[in-house]
Amino acid sequence: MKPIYIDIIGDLKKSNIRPSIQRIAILKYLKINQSHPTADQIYTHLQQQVPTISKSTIYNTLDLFAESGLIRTLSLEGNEMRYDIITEPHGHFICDQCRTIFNFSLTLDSIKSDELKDFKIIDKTIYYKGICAKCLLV
Amino acid sequence: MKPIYIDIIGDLKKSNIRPSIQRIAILKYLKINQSHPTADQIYTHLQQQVPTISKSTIYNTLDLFAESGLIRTLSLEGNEMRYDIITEPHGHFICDQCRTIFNFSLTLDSIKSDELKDFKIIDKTIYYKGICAKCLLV
DNA sequence: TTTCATTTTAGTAATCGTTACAAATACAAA
DNA sequence: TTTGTATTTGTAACGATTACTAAAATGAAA
Ligand SMILES: [Mn+2]
Ligand SMILES: [Mn+2]
Ligand SMILES: [Zn+2]
Ligand SMILES: [Zn+2]
Repeated sequence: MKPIYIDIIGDLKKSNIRPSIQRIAILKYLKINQSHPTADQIYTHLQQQVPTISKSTIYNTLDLFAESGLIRTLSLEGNEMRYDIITEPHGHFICDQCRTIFNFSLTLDSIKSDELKDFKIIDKTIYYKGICAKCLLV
Repeated sequence: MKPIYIDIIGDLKKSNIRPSIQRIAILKYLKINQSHPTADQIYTHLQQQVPTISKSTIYNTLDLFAESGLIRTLSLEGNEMRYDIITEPHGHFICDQCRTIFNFSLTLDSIKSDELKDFKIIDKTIYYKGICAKCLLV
């Protein structure tokens, strides 16, 4: 179990983002619960700590973080956007039963296609769907 | 240029789907314009041929086709779902400028991860974002 | 052909995630 | 303090999709 060292305010300042109560709470939540949450999940959880927080602030802040490269956005299903604190390239596995989103490492270079040789690739998204190990046991 | 042989009614019957005017029109559109259209794009185009067609029918039919495996749904961007007549596994490249969605072939086996060895993988999605060759020239 | 049950379609309202906007609040420099 | 700017909040609006119901089409039986 790798410990997570957290310097929320430092990270925000490094990205030239003023560390407001709300921004600290949202980034902290993302760092501690590395669970690809939706905006609504973040909102619901933070209402206990910051009762006045609004949905607008959640969206504004997540957009700001994404633009600054602090987080990544995931559009894995049709409906809700998900937010990932891990910005290094990695794949995702979504369990059709428990809906959990797992990370998995991958060597992106292995997926090559000479059909795209004249294309400028900026970003790669890889995700699988299926049944996770835990759900397979039931 | 590989010719496209089309037997819309036959394909529908093979999937046990009754070939109504609307269903034929939608499947025909998808087969001829292999362009990953949105539901709205299909709707707009078909209004000329089948003026009474409704959005509900577009959605119902696309859902039916997807469940029957006649088409695949793509959720590449946050907002609109896209529909793909090509059901064989392949990757997608979305140009950030012209928004065109390109297909590219890939050998999915190359993306392996032993972290998922106990997971049942049902479906894989791979897509890239960037700038296409044409837009790079401008 | 008529009848009748079933399937399919159309139209509209409702839902849900997200965005836009304007007013209120917090912050920081002068 | 005063003043300007950044941030937050709350609400309205938006857009894609879904839910629902009535109407129309279909197809089999009588
Ligand atoms: Mn992740
Ligand atoms: Mn495709
Ligand atoms: Zn599971
Ligand atoms: Zn392009």
